[in-house]
Amino acid sequence: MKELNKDSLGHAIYGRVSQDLIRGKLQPNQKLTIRGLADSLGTSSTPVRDAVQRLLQDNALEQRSMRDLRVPVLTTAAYLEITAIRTELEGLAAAGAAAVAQDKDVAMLKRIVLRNEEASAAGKWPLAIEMNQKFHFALAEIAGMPILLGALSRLWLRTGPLISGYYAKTHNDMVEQHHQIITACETHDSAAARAAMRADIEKPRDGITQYIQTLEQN
Amino acid sequence: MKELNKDSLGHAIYGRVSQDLIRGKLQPNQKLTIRGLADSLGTSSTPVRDAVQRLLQDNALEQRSMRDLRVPVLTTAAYLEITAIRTELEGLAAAGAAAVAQDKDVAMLKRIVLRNEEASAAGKWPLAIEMNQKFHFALAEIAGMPILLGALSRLWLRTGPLISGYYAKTHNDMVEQHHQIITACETHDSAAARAAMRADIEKPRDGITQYIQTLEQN
DNA sequence: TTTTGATGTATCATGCATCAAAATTGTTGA
DNA sequence: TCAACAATTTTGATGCATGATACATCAAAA
Repeated sequence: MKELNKDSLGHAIYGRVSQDLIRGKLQPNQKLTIRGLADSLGTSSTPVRDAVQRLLQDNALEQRSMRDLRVPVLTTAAYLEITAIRTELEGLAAAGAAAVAQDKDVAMLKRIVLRNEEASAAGKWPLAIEMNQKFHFALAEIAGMPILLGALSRLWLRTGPLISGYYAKTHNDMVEQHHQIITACETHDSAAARAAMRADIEKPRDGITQYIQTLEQN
Repeated sequence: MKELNKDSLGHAIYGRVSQDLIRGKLQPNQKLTIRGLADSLGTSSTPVRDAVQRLLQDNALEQRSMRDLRVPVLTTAAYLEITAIRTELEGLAAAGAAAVAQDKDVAMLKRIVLRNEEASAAGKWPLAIEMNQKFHFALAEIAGMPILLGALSRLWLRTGPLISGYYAKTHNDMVEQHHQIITACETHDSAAARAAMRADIEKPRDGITQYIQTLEQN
């Protein structure tokens, strides 16, 4: 494992585990132990406890029983609920971004989409997924809604392990609606941005629910 | 202080501090220390650390610098953003609840509103506020959206200290739109439920923003 | 099938080193 | 002499490590 340089050990460990969750290094249903993490990171259990408490708080980890800490498996119902919530939240963010977007904001969005397309073309799916997330988060930033951004982060963290597995299997397009959203930002058309965002979120829905079904088979 | 009986000490302390935040026992900008909490609760610092990590994670507390832990003050911008988010989220919950509400669900809602009105009539504002929150959360439960309920809890926790102060000063009606929402649940009219919820959230908005202004004066 | 024991892990208490801010002291200029 | 400011000490709280205790879990024995 690499070094942990950050504000505090606890925060560093939180960031590390979060990334592992999104990158797919930690699989759903995988069991973790505080001592195990502490040993593998070369620290004691205390800062790991801090990080785990935070991760438990946003349901990025779950403790099924007292000494059973693991990566939660997202049920179909949970995924659909998150999708419904994201539709509202990210629709609001997209509408807000379209209302206030400056030229530099649009330029940033275009840059992110470009890097997404490049990563997809090169088959670098983890990077493509990261750019996809960056695009969605950027809209909340442009809209000037940090609290919304925080809520979104937590939702994406919960779907992270699932999504990474899905796009690793089926290499789907992620940027189709992104161009529409950018156009809506340029023309300050909030309604169009909201509609495009809704479409973007709902597009992979059926595919992912089917993917969840296949996971539940084994 | 009372006893702490729960799953674990950390959870108990989290619940305790959350309640103090919502009940207004902890004022905005009030400084806290881990050791102080531990002493006043009769525990050591470790479980308090756990609770504080969780509270920091959902921004119910903030650490302005390394050794400066305090109750955050909600700016006008933050309050307005939370209101906008709640409009979307609770609108979704109300619509979902209206779609699937059974007789027993409607009965529960009516019971909550009744207790709210009784508390208001008796001048028991903390209880009235609690019933108001209970009503909003109940809709998410009826809609079968636990994840949305979790997101909502965090948002309410952030506005808690402010709201308790506001309603302690200006004793306003809280149930006006609640009756409309209940009617919408009875007739399974999702659109009406959503609209009534939106009105319910936006009604006190201007009063609260003014209240924030007065707080910033001193 | 029930009981018992071993093993591993979590929760919590405690102690120490560190570090930041407050308090105190010392210094300088008018 | 006094006020203002800089340097230094003191206070106090955190981050982290470590150790004690208790509790699940699982397997072996009764």
